[in-house]
Amino acid sequence: MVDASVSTRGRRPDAAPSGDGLVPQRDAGRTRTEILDIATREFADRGYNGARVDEIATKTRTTKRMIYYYFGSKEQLYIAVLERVYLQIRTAEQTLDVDGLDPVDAIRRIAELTFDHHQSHPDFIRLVSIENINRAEHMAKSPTFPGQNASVVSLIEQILARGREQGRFARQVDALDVHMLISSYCVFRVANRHTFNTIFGRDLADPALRDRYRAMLGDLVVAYLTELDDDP
Amino acid sequence: MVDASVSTRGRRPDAAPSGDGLVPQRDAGRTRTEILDIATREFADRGYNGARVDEIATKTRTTKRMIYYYFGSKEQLYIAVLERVYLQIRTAEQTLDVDGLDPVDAIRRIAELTFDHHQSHPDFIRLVSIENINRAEHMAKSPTFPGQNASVVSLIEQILARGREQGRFARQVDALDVHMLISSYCVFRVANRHTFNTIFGRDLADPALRDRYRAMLGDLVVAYLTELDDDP
DNA sequence: GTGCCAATGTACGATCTAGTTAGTTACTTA
DNA sequence: TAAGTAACTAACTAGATCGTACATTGGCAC
Repeated sequence: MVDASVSTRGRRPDAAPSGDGLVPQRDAGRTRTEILDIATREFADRGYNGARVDEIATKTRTTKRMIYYYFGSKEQLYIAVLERVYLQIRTAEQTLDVDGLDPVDAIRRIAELTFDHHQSHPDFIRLVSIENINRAEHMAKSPTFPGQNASVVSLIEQILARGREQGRFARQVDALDVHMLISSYCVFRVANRHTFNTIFGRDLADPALRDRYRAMLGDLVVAYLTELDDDP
Repeated sequence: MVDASVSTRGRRPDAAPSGDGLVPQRDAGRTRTEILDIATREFADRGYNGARVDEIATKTRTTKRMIYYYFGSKEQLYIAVLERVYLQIRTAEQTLDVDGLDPVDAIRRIAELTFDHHQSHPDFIRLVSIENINRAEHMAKSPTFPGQNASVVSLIEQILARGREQGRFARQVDALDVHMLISSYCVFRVANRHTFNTIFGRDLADPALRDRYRAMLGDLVVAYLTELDDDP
């Protein structure tokens, strides 16, 4: 099996192609990326078992042979797809800057980032669902995943601490639970859109309802964090 | 080499003792139910595409031919499985009796019923995820589903109305949104258990954490419904 | 320009899988 | 008790699907 990230031997460094200015006919990086793009769509669309290697190959400008040349197997291709979509949300989360914000606004900001990301990346949500159906067994074969997303959680942790100090957050809660709460709301809207719509006749992911559900999430999280326990 | 004159076709391999009058050798209802039971497990376990008709047949006391005899196709078997698991939760929801309860307790009760049902029926949750991966296209072929679950929603609606009358619920919310909120929380814990555990090292569906997450859900819903909007 | 090899293409095969064909028998009922 | 039929079984098929053996070529190093 070939790892394209170290297979650039003999390739021109990224500079202009050999004088004639044409796009080179052979380009490992480009071919590999194109396979990944198509595979992401196909796996997200049809699931791991439903996706067809032949179909992915056909939709690429290259052939099935190249999939096995670069990725080795259907499963390893799928794992590469998973790694890439998770990298995307991790990257998005790292753009967050809530240092100057009030704790209430900061937690709203985080919730809204998750909301917006999931709404605009249904493929990611589908791949996560697919991976859960497979009990995360493919994910387990990659060293990339364990503990990788800790950054958002520690950000939430900081905000909760600030909120408590300032007397804004009355309730004692765990940061990972807050993340779970936000995720569950944002994931459900996209992941369970189809059965929900069939049964209740409401399309949760309808863009027309977006602002309403976005506001509801913020209200929900803030209400939970600020309200005092009402035990008599 | 097979001698056609002594063909074994159609003969039961382990010719069971007949005529003992206790358990009939042939029983359409029992066979059908057994196929459905095994199929539910297999589809929930491996997904629609991942499940194998041959495997389902092998795990049954009967043969693959019977699956086609009773259900016609893999897809129709799957639809029958779906119909049955949805019937179960509908039935559970109908046992709810919250007439005598305070609105706050009543809404907690509904949330906890959903929580408990989903925790104890992971196959149902998996089948729902699988169906969403398939964009609810199989569900759409059954007349059973559209609008069927309206009963919980109208129950929530009644409770919300009572709560507003009594001044307990400050916020103006839609009953279906409350149902969505409860479902998203309860579904996520079970459906996304594996990826969440892989990435964050916490098993949301761990029985040891059950009471904590059950209480959190109630607190969450109540906080959201009772808290006033905090716009200045 | 020539040698080399990464990158690519073609064609095929072993296996799996949904569904079918053909045949058998337990049970009911008249 | 005879006959009809619902319930049942074994063996097969057509087509799909992952993966591979083998052939080929573009472009860089020298």
